[in-house]
Amino acid sequence: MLTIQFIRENREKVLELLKIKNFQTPAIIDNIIDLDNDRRNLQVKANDIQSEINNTNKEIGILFRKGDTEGADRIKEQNSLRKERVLDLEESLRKTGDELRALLLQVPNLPHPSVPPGNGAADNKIVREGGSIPVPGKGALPHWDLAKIYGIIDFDLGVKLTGGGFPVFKKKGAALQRALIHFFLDENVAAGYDEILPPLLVNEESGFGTGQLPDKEGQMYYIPSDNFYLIPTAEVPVTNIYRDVILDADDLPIRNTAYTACFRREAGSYGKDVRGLNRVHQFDKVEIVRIEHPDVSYRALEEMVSHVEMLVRKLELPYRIVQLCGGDMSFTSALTYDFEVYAAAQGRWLEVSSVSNFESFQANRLKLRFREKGDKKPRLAHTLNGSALALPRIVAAIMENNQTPRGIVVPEILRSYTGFDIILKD
RNA sequence: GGAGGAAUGGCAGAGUGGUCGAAUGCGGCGGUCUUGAAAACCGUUGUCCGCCAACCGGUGGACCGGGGGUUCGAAUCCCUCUUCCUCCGCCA
Repeated sequence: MLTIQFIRENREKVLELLKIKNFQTPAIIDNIIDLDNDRRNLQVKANDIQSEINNTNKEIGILFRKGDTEGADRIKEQNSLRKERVLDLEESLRKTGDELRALLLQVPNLPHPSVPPGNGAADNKIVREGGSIPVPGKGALPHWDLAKIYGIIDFDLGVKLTGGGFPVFKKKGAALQRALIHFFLDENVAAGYDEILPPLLVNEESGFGTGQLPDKEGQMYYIPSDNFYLIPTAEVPVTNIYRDVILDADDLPIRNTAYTACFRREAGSYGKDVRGLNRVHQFDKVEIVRIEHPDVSYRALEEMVSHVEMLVRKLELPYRIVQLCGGDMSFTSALTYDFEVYAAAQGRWLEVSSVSNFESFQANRLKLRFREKGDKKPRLAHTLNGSALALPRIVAAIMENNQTPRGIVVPEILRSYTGFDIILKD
């Protein structure tokens, strides 16, 4: 959420930048400014009258002690009239505030000046590529076929147990998952991230704090009996650790990493995008989250990108880094880099990480602030996060790219974790 | 799941209807003293939304777990939710 103060003081700039994000209803901005003016006027009036009430209430106490009940009653009468007016004003104030807030929630984050305009994936900018795209051997199979042949992932069994999109990993498939999680966590911790193992269910406030609620409500699994949501990413619980917190500037940066299962309803997805591991309802992911001083948050973003790049390289996967255009970026992000790896048998790029700077957009919702030494006022911190990494598509790419007539070769770096260097047919 | 108790400022802990945003202690910050530090002493010490001045600052309102109510007036009384503690039951 943008702060009302910023919108008020930067109307032109806000309107300009929102164009890049393809924001469809710019009139909202002027509505917001108007409502804010109304709100402030109402507050001044209500506060003035309340002030009169507070002062005269003190007099009542004094009069009572003196025994002047008549004088006290006179003031009481006046105050009940004042009270009525205050209640009226407060009612309008509340209404105006609610409207204002509702509109404010509809305004996406402003893009960083470097964000290219555009409508979709086609307008994204390829920043860097690495590794060489493998030429699939004759008879190379997509990972869903390999999964069956090697008996390491059972999609049908998942359907039996739960439903589509809940794969069951078996034997060396399960071991590979475990190895990847362990490997990513080790690498992240070595890079200075503190490991967190958070709850997988969160309450409404948390969903709101990171921006999943209210707009992306339908994308999360919901448990009505307790009013909990299953997390779509570790970002939600980990970032919410810092909700309603005022940090010292010395505490920054804060770097956390967390492995969690992630749950996404993925309503509306279909077709080749959802085959096999390409898109599932439950998956494993290791996330990195940072809280940064606003002056250095973009340097932190670059660090995160380099870190994720290192992970992909260590896994020897062909990759490319893409800067998202305004139209493809998420509601909350100011700048996003996607990582894609190439899956040889499918012949397509699969997104495996998304690294974003949210600047103060999330922090404003979260009330996540920090105080500079000697400063009185706390300031909003910047939040960033990224996947390091999401497992399913990494697994898909490893399987497809590393298939040989003998079996699926485990990337060198993972072998100390798996304890085997090739997955053979049973 | 059942029965009781509790929730106050960074922490501890007073405050049971009216000058209470809240005593006191600790911690933090500033100062005196000191070559420096400690001790001692003095001062200061939250958050949010406004208004005026817009450099310092001044000023109004709100906030004592959340929400609602009683009252001219609530940290204080009532209702409700949440959380924590104790006891019982169940259990990985």
